[in-house]
Amino acid sequence: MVKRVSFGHAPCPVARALDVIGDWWSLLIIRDAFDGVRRFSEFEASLGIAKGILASRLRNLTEHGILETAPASDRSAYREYLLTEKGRGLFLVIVALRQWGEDHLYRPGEPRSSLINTETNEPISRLELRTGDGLPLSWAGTRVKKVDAA
Amino acid sequence: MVKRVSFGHAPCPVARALDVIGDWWSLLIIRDAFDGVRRFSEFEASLGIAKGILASRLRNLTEHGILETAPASDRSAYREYLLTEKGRGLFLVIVALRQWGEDHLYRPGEPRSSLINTETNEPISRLELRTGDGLPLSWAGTRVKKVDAA
DNA sequence: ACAATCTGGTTCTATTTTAGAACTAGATCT
DNA sequence: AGATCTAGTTCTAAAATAGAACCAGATTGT
Repeated sequence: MVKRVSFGHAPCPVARALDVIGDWWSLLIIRDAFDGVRRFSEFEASLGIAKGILASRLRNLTEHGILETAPASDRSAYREYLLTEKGRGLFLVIVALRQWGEDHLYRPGEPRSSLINTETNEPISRLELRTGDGLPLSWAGTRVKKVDAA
Repeated sequence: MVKRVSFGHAPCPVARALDVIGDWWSLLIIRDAFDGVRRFSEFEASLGIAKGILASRLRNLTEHGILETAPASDRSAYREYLLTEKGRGLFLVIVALRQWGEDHLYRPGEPRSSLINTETNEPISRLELRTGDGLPLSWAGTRVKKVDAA
């Protein structure tokens, strides 16, 4: 056995996505980044992650163009990690995970964080998949078409 | 160091979700299940996963109520693994990952599978987050409210 | 200006997880 | 009945993770 199995060239976009961000920590780092966390030590404190793991994950996410480094906004000599456009594209992945977690992973009354519309201060509405006509579409109304050229 | 860090009691639903399905294989198993894969040997062949890992993942997903076993539909003595309602709730997580992968992980013209509306045979439309008024809502219009009771 | 502390790492070791091969009991096919 | 298939378990080697220790450069306090 060589290294971990790679899905980097799979024809399935889900597999490719998981090849990049499918480990235990990456999506939590990205969640924190959406939440305004920028500096190495902030990620470390927020996540309780070992420094070595954090360094390797930040490196990987940066290499994949999900994070980029920039001079720190407080004009110190340090750098900070920011989401790129590609990284911000993961917002709905985080939202979908959040809504599923809220639905299935809490006992009634257990405290939890929630995602709020800044304008209204109301919890955001549910993600939904819709047809071209705006009708709700569940997994049962879909299928995977094996492979085709883009 | 003891075991892998656990987020099973985190106040953040994203962390709890990743504690259950945040490894390299679980979401691929679930993707296959959405795609109609049911039997141990089918998952094994489809994923190229080691038997031991597959067995432990199926056990974990079953313990968490995402999969359940049922007598095989072909009336053999074997069992099959089916998504529960909780498991089907992960559909939008898969869709979000798929759309992000399609957007950012392929070079032009590279072959890929795609998700089709069974009725129309057209690719499904994009997931979007909307306000109560039906207006598009991006991550910039949201914030995480720390903790509250449900 | 100098010492103390903070930041963002790297390195080291122990433990855990993963990959893959070999093996197995029971079910099914011929 | 014998061969093969199914759904695993067990074994070993390699890789990843956790945590502690260490370190150079930046910053802060005096």
